[in-house]
Amino acid sequence: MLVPPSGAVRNLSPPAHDLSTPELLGREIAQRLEADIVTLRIPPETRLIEDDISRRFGVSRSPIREAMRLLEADGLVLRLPRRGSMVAPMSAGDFDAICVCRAPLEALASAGAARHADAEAMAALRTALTQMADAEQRGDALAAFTANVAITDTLHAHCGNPVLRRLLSVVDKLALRYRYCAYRGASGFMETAVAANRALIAAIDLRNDAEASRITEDLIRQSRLDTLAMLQKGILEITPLG
Amino acid sequence: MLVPPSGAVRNLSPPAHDLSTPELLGREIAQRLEADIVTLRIPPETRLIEDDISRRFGVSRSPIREAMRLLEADGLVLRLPRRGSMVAPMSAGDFDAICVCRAPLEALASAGAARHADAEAMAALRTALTQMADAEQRGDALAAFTANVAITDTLHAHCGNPVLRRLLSVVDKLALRYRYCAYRGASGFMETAVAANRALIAAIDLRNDAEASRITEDLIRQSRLDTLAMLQKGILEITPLG
DNA sequence: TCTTCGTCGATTGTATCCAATTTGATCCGC
DNA sequence: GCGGATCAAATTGGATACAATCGACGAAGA
Repeated sequence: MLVPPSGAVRNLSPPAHDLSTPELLGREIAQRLEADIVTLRIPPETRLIEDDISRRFGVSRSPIREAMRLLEADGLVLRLPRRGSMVAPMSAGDFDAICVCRAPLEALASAGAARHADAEAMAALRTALTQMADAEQRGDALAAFTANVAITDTLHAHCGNPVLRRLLSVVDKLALRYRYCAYRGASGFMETAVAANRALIAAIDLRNDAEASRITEDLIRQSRLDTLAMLQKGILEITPLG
Repeated sequence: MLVPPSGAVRNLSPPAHDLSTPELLGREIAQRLEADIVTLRIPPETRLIEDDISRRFGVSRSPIREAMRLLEADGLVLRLPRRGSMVAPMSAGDFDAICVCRAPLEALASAGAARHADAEAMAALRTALTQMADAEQRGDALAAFTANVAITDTLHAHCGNPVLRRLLSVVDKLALRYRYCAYRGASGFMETAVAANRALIAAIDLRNDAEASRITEDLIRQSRLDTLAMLQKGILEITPLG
């Protein structure tokens, strides 16, 4: 139980801690851990021992526990009552379940953004789209992924529905690891993603909410199929599950 | 500081604490507070001061903080960085946003339940439906509400999608206060709700997932309109917002 | 009288200490 | 040799103490 596949947690961040503006230690640490989890620097099923992490960040266990609870709320770590925490496993089934939920929610968000996006938001969308296309051209998967995340974040921020934003923040964090895999895994994937995002942003620009909704659902459905295929072909090195 | 509009927090649990099986204090306390928030015994916008609550439950602040974080994750309380927590406000706009998100998710859950529900689940659904109908007959709003919650909880538990369950647990907790209001507010509401739930359960029994999905969406759309009307007519005594 | 600054009380954030529980291993008996 | 009970180490949960921060109140100056 809770097999630490590799002392992975140790590989992140220099032993020191430069929490420059620790607005709140717990949030800060949660964000850092989240980034490491999403990019698989901390692989799924890694045990997270509070005392360990607290030493690594040079703080006490209190903010660590806060961070763990935040990550648990996001679904990125699992916490068993007195047995500790571990990074949530990944599986094809989990990804499928995420996509099923993401499809209608992201569609709602795109439709909302088509109705509510202002000039500033549109500018941000176009900028991110350009960055994504450029990254795709030069085959920079990480940059394309980052730009794509920026697009979806902007959409969520302007969907005009706070509850939807909250739900999307949950399901989207769950999806992030898989999206990261997809971008790293296959280059053909990026091409279609760029095209779909371009069409989506065009629809939003025209205030065509129905079209934006439709494109988004298609996009998620397609990326689901692609990513599942990749997962099954074993292209993505996800640690095998028990 | 701590404006108890009506010593509301004090009305729960005898001053002592009989946490009989405190599997985990934080969860236990979160559940109690959640129940009080949902039933408006702790009204919206009530400030929740950790030290206060800790004294009330006879425990230290540590588990209280855990509880607050859980409630924050559920969206029932708002936590500002160094300024404390308060019960999330209620508003017609918030309710509307909740319904928009609930509709597709509950529809997915009903469809999933139509595919996955076993005999035991069906029995639970029928039992709850009977209780709901009985409660409606004798005008017992609280019992009808409770039975309805049991129905939706059973549906969620058997939707076959863990991610969907997680999302529904979030949005449903947000919706719970408004649903409670709706049942207390108008009796005509209960009648249609019973009929719709009966049709829904029949569809699930027939494994007709499309029909179950459709009924659920209609049900939420209708209850949204009804509840909004009630809210606007001021029937429901929601504390006015700032 | 209005504005601004400083101080104080209230409350949360962080650190540390102790208790409870789980896990794994060792030892004994069969 | 194997299974079950017992004990020790590791780790989390809870309590308490201390520090940091925010908001309000009040005084001083323009």
